[in-house]
Amino acid sequence: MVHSQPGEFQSRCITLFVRAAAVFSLPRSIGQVYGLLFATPRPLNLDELIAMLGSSRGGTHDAIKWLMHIGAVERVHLPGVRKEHYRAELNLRKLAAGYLRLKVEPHVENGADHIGELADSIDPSDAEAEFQSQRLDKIRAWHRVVSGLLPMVKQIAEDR
Amino acid sequence: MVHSQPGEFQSRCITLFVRAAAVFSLPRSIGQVYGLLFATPRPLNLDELIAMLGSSRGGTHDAIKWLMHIGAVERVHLPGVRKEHYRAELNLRKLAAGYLRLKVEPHVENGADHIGELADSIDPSDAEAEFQSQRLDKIRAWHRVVSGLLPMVKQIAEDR
DNA sequence: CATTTCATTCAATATTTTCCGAATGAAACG
DNA sequence: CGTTTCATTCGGAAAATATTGAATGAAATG
Repeated sequence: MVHSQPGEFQSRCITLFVRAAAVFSLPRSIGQVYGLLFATPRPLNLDELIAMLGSSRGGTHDAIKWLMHIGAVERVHLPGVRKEHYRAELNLRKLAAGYLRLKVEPHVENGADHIGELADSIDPSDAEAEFQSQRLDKIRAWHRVVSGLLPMVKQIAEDR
Repeated sequence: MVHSQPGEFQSRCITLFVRAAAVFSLPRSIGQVYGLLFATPRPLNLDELIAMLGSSRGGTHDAIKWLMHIGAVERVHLPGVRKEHYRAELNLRKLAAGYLRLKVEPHVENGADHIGELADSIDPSDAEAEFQSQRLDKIRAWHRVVSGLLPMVKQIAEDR
């Protein structure tokens, strides 16, 4: 094992990304894995991550899985080497896009349906029908804003 | 008690905002309270919220407290009435600004300090010093992007 | 100023989420 | 084709969060 304990720089990166993960209410293990991969010049395999982070196989694997799912970590096949290695994706646009695609876009898309159901639930003969229509319009406006915001957030982070 | 069970429209709004809260990893009770206030034409007091939501005093109070703290709910003093009443804030810009101010801005501001510490942790005589400097620059670039993004997100939702 | 009405707090409970590590099974190897 | 090496899964432990409801204390009331 070349490394089995993170250095000063690596430790600080891990702490920094654990904090960043917390901002998005993501588990510590995700911040740890990304932070260590970010702070290490070569790709690491699962056992190296476990050894350097001092955490479990299951949790570390789950973190890698989630990070790959949003596109924040990539598999690296080193020629002639059995173990899978992993490397941090550094393009902020990709990171943001992956996160948004997974965590918020589905809700925004389903939102359209839910707004439709809400519209159907208004009884025109009800005394509050007009109030409810106003609220419905408000939600529709919000939905439009958010829908327009998503691509802009992805755009702004381009090429960094 | 004028109402003691939410109507169809109210129930759907509650469900919708509970889902929206989940997107931000916020507790169900926060979505419930905001949803009900949003869907009701007049301000409600704590006991009405408890009765209509079927949830506890403590949890409902905490939800109101948090929502007021980010500016998503306002206190309403009705003349000649003892109980405090509450009304939903409908301006999306205010909602977004309140949330960001509370949940992300502090981290972005502290981030500057943490980046400084990270910079100090690089040992120039280390073989990896150059790699680490590159990573540090990457973090600095990200920090700038995020810092610039925050005011833009607030701006975009203006006047709705 | 005693009493009632309310908002707020808080310790206990319940629930959800995260983490762990042994077990499973797939893929490479000889 | 048996053996080894690895990634992945999964049930249960542990930790973190959310919820409850009774207790507290502040403010209004008469």
